Amino acid sequence: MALDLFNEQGYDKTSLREIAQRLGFTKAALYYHFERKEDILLELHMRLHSLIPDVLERLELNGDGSESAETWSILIDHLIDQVASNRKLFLLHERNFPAMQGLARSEHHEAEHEDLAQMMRSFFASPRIPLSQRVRMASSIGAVMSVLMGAGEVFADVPTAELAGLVREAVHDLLEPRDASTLRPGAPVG
Amino acid sequence: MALDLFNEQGYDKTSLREIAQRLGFTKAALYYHFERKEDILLELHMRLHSLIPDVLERLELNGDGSESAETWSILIDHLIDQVASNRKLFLLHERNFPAMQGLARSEHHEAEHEDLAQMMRSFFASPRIPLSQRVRMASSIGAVMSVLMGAGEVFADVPTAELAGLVREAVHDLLEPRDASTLRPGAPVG
DNA sequence: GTCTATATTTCGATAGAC
DNA sequence: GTCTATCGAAATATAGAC
Repeated sequence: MALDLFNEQGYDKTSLREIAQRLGFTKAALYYHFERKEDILLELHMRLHSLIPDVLERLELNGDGSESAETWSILIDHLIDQVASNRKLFLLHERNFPAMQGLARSEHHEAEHEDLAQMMRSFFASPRIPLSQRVRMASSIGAVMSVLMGAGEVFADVPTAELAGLVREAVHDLLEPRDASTLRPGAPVG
Repeated sequence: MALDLFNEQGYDKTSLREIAQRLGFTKAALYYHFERKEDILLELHMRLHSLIPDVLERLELNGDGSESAETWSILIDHLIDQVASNRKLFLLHERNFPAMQGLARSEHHEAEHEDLAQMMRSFFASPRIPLSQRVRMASSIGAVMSVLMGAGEVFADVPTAELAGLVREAVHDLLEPRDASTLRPGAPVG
């Protein structure tokens, strides 16, 4: 599988010959299925892209940001499940950032490549939600990725489900500040 | 600067010709300063490596893990400062994982390349500290990286110092669980 | 669909003059 | 220390038979 090779050696250092060999046939046969090497990466990218629902758009709907905190909580839980069960696909993106970025810039795949990261960026940029809370949201993503991605190496002996549960708890504490009163006046405290 | 090019396009897609051009001379001149292309990457790697003190070894010292929580807190604060003031160097590692990994495997640089990630791995693997707490420690690293790395794009308009402060607060809440009694019996709660 | 060539290009690295 | 010129290797991609 190309996915494994890309994760082990990186996209650039993986030749079509290697991919073909692992698949059981020769390099030339690959060109029957994919027009360019880039297209193999694109196929993998779209596979991940299709996993992420349009929950993000819900975050954009409310102008005051009142509901965003709870919506985000749902979103991050979805993310944890997805990362846990599609670790390799997420790993591909994290370990091959330059290659994925090159995909977006490619003259081919212009329209097809609607980027998730782009939506994230504009969301985090808008001042609808207090900055401190946006930082915590961004932190939660990093926390989930860091733990669940490194799972194969760092927490190799821990079952994925248990790990996912622990990150969920941790992220929950991260998302709800100690003195919640400063952020959501009237909310129950500790 | 090679560092910028590596961060923009990735190590593999950056040719020596490009690097030389940005530096003002030709490709061949580079070979007077570096024997191999790999050595340019190594130089950058060592630059980051020298920033990280041997605080990690302190974490290994106590067998019960009692002090680890506080030591970790210090460690993560150091990390926040370092990432904030050396963003590009950390970015290089995050965005060029396969290339950095190849560095470690290279026949040259065998002894010179003592890896930081290796130490982290063995630390997180040992059951001296409760798993839930180790997950929170790993989460804190991911959180710091996620926010401070993406700073250039996501939180572009926020001063780095302010951003660092906000992550520090967030990570602090992450590191001290809501019901601390389960982890550190006798510790003051709330 | 998969094969055996082969074309084409790019890149890392070297040789040797200045 | 930097140059021009070139080598050799490896990779993407194509042509055409089966």
